[in-house]
Amino acid sequence: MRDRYARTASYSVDLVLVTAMGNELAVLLTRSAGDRERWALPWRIPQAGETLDGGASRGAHEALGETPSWIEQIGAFGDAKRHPGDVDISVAYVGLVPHETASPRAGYTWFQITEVPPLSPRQRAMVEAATNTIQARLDQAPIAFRLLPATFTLSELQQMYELLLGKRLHKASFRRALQAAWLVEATDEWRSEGRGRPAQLFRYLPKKRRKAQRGVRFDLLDS
Amino acid sequence: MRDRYARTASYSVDLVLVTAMGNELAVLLTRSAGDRERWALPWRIPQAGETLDGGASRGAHEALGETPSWIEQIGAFGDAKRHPGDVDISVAYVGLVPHETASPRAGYTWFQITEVPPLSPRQRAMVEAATNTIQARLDQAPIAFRLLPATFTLSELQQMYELLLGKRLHKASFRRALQAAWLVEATDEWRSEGRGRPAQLFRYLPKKRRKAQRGVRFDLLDS
DNA sequence: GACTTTAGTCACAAAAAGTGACTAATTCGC
DNA sequence: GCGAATTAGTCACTTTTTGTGACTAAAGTC
Repeated sequence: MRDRYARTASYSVDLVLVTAMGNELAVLLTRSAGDRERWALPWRIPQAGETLDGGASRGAHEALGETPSWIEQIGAFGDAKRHPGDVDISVAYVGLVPHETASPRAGYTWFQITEVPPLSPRQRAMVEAATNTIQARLDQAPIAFRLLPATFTLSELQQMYELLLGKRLHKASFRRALQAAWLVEATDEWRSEGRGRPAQLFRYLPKKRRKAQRGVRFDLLDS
Repeated sequence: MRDRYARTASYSVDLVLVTAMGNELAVLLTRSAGDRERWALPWRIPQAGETLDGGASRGAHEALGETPSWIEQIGAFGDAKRHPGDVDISVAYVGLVPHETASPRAGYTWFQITEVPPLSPRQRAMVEAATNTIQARLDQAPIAFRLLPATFTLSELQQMYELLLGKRLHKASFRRALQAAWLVEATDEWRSEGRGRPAQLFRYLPKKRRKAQRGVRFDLLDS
């Protein structure tokens, strides 16, 4: 099994492509190459001379038909024994796309993150690491904005943060923090969503601002 | 060059072992295997059946004679072309040891982080990623505590945070935050350090506490 | 036109962080 | 022995940030 192919490389690049579908995150899966009954994360063996990041972008493009609006390496995984490609280690990337504009290629399907079918242990660890990375980077990278279309209402943005954080936020607090961060710019468009007052549309457009000058934080997670 | 050895694996595990020497961080280097004039991070080719984390711990033990008090994977590096071991990709780990008890094996030397000699581009990127990881995890992992001996004074702890953060902290604020975090326990020992009032010794001993219940944070770094 | 629904803002309360000044316990110089 | 210097440890007040309920605005529904 392990030597079925002449192996030019003993590692793969695996992709955790994430979108927000309705009220939950979703992950892109495809049928496993070895066992068509099983599902797997999209993955590929990088070509000679290809960088890791380049291979990841290319793989994402092959699966999605577009390059994710944000992509980042999660790390290398080698603990679990089985991988669909039978490689020694796998370098995982997480990528984000807005659901509205993403149209996966044939053979690729979005799965709600709570309903992901059984994967190899290694790929299961990647999906979990991806959600951890997303949560951890939520306030350092434009995660939420990359899961939304180019323009959005502040309520949509708040709902996205509530989805990612897994908790409700107070409207006034949310908007005050957003204003202080200079991350969005109002457009002159408004959207009427059925009943209620129409909402103004905003776009992501970070502006320079003085660095937050905080003291120490001891935010160790409860052990 | 590339095929000089029969390659059982095309990846290496590289180690950024960090300690606090005097008023600066230091990194452990050794003479490069290929070119004895150059310095390199400690690295090794994992043995068959070995996990990534296991290989990293083992490599650290070989270089230091002890296992780091904290170790974490930084990521996989493959962009830069040259690596001392001539492997395709390298998985980097950062490990911390208190300087007081660390005694590197023969052939390994601590270099102040500002005076690191020229490394391969890939390993240079690892050192930089390691310092970024350290800063980023400073308030989620017991970084500072792992660079100090088992017992320490609060002034020493504050100096360590000042070193890691690169800025001065106010004594009262620091201690208030520390108290709120329930991370240290007082011992009944005191240490007299030349002049001045003796300081009480503390040990790292995190206690359960209610989860910090913050709202949103938009801490995007200045772009 | 009254009622409901969603957007957007305000003002006050509560909590957290910044800061200077104080007391305590030691060594040093004389 | 005693005052000055030095480091530890704490307090109390100010300023900033965050939590929160209630308000006004603009649409649809009946």
